[in-house]
Amino acid sequence: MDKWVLIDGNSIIYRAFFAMPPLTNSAGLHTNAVYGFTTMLLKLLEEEKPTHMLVAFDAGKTTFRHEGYEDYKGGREKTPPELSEQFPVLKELLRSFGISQYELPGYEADDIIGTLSRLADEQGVETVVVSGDKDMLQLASDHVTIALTRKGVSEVERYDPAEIDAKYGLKPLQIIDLKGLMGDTSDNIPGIPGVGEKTALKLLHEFGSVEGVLENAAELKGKMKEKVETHRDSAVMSKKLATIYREVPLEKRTDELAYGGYDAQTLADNFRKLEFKSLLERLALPEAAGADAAAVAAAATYDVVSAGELPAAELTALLAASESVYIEAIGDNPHQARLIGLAVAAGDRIAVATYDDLMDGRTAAPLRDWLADEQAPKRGYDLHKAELALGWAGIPLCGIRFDALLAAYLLDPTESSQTLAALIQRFGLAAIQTDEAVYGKGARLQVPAGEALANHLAAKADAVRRLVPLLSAELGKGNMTKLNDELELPLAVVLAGMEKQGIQVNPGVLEELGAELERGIAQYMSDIYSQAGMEFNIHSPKQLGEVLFEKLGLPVIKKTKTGYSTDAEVLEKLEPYSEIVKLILHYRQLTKLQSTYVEGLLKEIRRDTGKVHTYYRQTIAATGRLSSQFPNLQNIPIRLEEGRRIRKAFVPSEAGWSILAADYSQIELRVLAHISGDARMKQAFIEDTDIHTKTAMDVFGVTAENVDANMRRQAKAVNFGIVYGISDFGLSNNLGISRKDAARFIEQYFAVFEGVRAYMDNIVAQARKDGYVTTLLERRRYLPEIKASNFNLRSFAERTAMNTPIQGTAADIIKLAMVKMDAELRTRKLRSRMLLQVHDELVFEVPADELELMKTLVPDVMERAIELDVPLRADVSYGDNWYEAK
DNA sequence: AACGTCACG
DNA sequence: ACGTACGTGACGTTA
Repeated sequence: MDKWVLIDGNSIIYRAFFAMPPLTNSAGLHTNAVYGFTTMLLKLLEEEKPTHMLVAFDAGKTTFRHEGYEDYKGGREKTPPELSEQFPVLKELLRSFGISQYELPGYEADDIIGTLSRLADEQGVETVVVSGDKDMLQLASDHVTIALTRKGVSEVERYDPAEIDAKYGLKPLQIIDLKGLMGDTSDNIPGIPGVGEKTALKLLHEFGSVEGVLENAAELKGKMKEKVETHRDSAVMSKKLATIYREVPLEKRTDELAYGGYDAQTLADNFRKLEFKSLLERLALPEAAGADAAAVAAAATYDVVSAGELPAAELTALLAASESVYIEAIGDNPHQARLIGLAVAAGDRIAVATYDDLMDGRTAAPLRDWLADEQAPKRGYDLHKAELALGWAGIPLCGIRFDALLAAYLLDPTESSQTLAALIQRFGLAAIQTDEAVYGKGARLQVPAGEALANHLAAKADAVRRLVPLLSAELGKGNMTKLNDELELPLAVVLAGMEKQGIQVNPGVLEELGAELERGIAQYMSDIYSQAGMEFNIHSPKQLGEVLFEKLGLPVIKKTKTGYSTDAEVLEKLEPYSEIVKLILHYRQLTKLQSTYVEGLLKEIRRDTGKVHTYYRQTIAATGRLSSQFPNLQNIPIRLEEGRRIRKAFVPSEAGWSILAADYSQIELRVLAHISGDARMKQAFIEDTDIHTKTAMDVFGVTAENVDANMRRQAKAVNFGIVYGISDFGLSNNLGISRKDAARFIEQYFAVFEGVRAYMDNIVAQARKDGYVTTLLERRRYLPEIKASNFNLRSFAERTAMNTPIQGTAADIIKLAMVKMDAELRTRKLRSRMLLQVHDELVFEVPADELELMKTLVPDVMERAIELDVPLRADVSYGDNWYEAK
């Protein structure tokens, strides 16, 4: 049985372009649309297993459609150059896939596909037409199904005549009439102005076709009648334009469409050129042209020596002359990572030490002495993780002077892959093998012995050595040397100290809470089942959706890409309809606490010490914030009392000590006042007034006494919106008001806070000009999408341009405070310990005799971390546990 | 592995 | 007309 797949090339490449984030290979060639197209192709090949395949393209600028209507597809934005350059790339890639392609001057891709699908119908060949264009639905028949892209490109929705009927109540050919009536702005097809999809469908259900509507125009009433009569010609012409021409004189025989599979070598070459690594892997194609270990080693210009085989004096000399070090620890959680060994590069020699070399024998002492020597500089990669992995093996690491991972993060904090192999590629250096290639992954993780391991570690140390000067130079160009040397690098050491210290968690408190939750959960579960009249998995959004929206018939508020949405926002709207909704909300609340915070946290407690040791990641957040993992201690509940009780489990690790917490008050808005220079906002903070109340006063034009709770709440939401990069849509959603009202609010706000408005305008303009935004300490974030022609991408980038300097500067400030606080604790020889950071809050454990001092020292250091045009304020509290420190 | 959901600032 | 508030991580389900 033959199976044809016909692809509307232009439509799909456009979709792919706008759906995918920007992507370039190291030569600067844009590849995102080709990438998206390719993922879709692979999925089609896999799912459809076509015997024949064709990608049709539009040829040239004008088609027969322009003869009757010059403005056809007029007013379209020009194809962005980032996309145009991908057409030839795609065509070449299709050739290496062995997929036929076709274009014919004067015709569009739809006409070619229309003609082929007619042939398919005549011959009874099962066919799938793939496009992003709804017009294609007119081609659906018993043999031809239409696959329309949904979000993105690889997701498609299939339509046969029955589904079109179900969705629109139309026969496939009536899609043309639909277009004739409603038009299509993207193709500049006018239709009947004022008639949208709803009206058009209503008319068609009644009269069947454009002609039917026109004939019966007399039956229509009022405005509608007028509209139809004045635009008769437009409707007829629009219908004609929307009609796919199915008699194209094809110069291609259908047997030329036969698909016989791709040639792995050619395809692999092409993928490599485009740097589609994940696709190489997906098709199990060789990653580098002949990139076996031998080829990689051949590029090496160094000698690998085993530390154990080196005479003691030589080893010491090599360490003293070290230019770079690579310390290997396998595992995501550095507190549990398996220490593998290290490699030190000096001149053209690289010494490799295994785990055993580090742990005992002749080499252990000199290696450990060197690692612990503050005066012996270490330039490495991810030394924060290394410090922890070594630390748990009882080996201190000191003298950290440069970290390639940190530097790479500062240079581009949004880059998803900061692995050494990726970095090397970005800087055009000779490739090294990926960790996955050497160690495998998942269940097949296997660390090779002997030479293979030594070579890999050596290659990494060599990679670091070559990267250090390049990264340093780039940091210099970006004015980030100081940020790197004086903030991020010292902070990495401070963080490692906090993480090693850990925080005591009382399992008894959690277990008791867990037992209580268990009872509540069981009760809610049985109540939910009886309300539903059946048992089902409440955790499954799919099953829950079926129960709520099909069995119980509640109204559908929102859909996700896979089905009904059942999130809290939706459920709150459904509360009036059924009692089950509230039960589900409570059930969700309790199970969240139970699984994530009671059970999850209990699992992370070290049996021997009773502590949890989070891992702060310094190179993840695009704004410069930290993130926290294993466990995440930056999202412990606080907003609701039930969850807040979790904090009672976080206690001091020594008897008689206290937990002390200090948090910045309104740090982001203070930062905004500073960087925008808005006089009114600065004044508010200088006078230390309640900023939300002050905002309400100014926006609503009332005195302090006349600001009611609701006004303050709205002002607060506006302030949040300002920090996030405001939009009327976002604010209206948040406040549950109309978009118009939200827009009015924003306008009123900007009328008062003129400096803030100027800042928002300027920062977006600056991002457009420079391609990036910066924080007060010169942290940088690139925003390539600020120039996107796609509205969504561009708007997102604009909001990010507004938000990142604010959130990022706040992150800079608390990081500064942490480094300074750590220094204070040391120089004053205090026993108090800094344990946690939660974005605007620092948590300490403090012995009784230091409590009085710390109560003033911590906020002092935080408030003086940096001098702004407005004062910073930090509030302190303390107690027997984190809950009490409020 | 991706998705939906929900915890935090 | 388009459809999102900014930044994260963990869990359970489903494919």
